[in-house]
Amino acid sequence: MLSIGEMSRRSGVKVPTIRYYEQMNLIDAPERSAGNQRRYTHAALDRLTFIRHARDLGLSLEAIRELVRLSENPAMPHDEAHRIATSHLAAIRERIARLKRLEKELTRVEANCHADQAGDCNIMQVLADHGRCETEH
Amino acid sequence: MLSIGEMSRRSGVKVPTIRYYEQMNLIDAPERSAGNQRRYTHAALDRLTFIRHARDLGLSLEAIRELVRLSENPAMPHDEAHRIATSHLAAIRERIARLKRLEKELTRVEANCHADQAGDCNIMQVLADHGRCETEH
DNA sequence: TCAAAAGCTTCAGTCTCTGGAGATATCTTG
DNA sequence: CAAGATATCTCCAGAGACTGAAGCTTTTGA
Ligand SMILES: [Zn+2]
Ligand SMILES: [Zn+2]
Ligand SMILES: [Zn+2]
Ligand SMILES: [Zn+2]
Repeated sequence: MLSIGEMSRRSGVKVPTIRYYEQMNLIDAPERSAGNQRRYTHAALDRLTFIRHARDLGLSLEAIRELVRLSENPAMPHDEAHRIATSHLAAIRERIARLKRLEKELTRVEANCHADQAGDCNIMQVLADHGRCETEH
Repeated sequence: MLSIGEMSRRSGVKVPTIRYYEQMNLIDAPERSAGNQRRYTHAALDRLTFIRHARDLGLSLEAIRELVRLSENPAMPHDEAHRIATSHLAAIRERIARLKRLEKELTRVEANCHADQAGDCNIMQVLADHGRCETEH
């Protein structure tokens, strides 16, 4: 059996976060020692590692909750896993697109400033008036 | 003088958010009507519009707070505005880079699945084991 | 055996809002 | 001018995903 500190070291998830996941019902409440400390199985470590990796890939806890449920029923069709992955991918692509627009706009704005004072600074003027932007964002 | 609803309609910032900005000292507490309702000047509307646009460009309220301070002292050098813009740009570029790595990994993982059941689904297997990933992320 | 390390619970804070409850104010229409 | 509709007021809680501290108890290992 593993203590919560062991779990943390092996999974890379911080101790308070593990307790938080338990509270959010992402992981099962484990057994306790005689002195009320958490004692985990290796299966619980695998679960936590799975969650950690999914978080690293940017999935929400809500999405992970569904994936965890799926991973417990390996006989189920994997459609739902793909649905989750696809919609996450779409969200990522949207965020990339938005950030690229912002990057472009900000780069242009900054390059176009030849002022001495804040009052004439192109950045300040663009911020005050979206009409000076070249793109929507 | 403008009511808070007018301010909201004209700036696109929701009413509770305007009150929140006041609480966070991003905008000054306005005058009040006889019945204790907020009454704003057109200068306050300009300020709010500035904040809104900066938010749309992804700046944090902390960064905006500094920009607002700058915009009140138009005689100051604009170095600080550029420092803020540059560091924001760097953050945007980092986020783009990270999201692109995620996109690549997820696209590859999903395309490589030819399973029938969740137990064999490539997505689930990759999530369980980062060793199956091709990139760090 | 006894101190250090690790664990426990509970609460508060992060950031940027957003929404609701219940009371009051203002505006519109008859 | 009165009634009814709309807007606003304050205060509080919740979202997501944690993170940290306070103050106490348990476990570990020299
Ligand atoms: Zn400038
Ligand atoms: Zn703009
Ligand atoms: Zn699959
Ligand atoms: Zn990975």
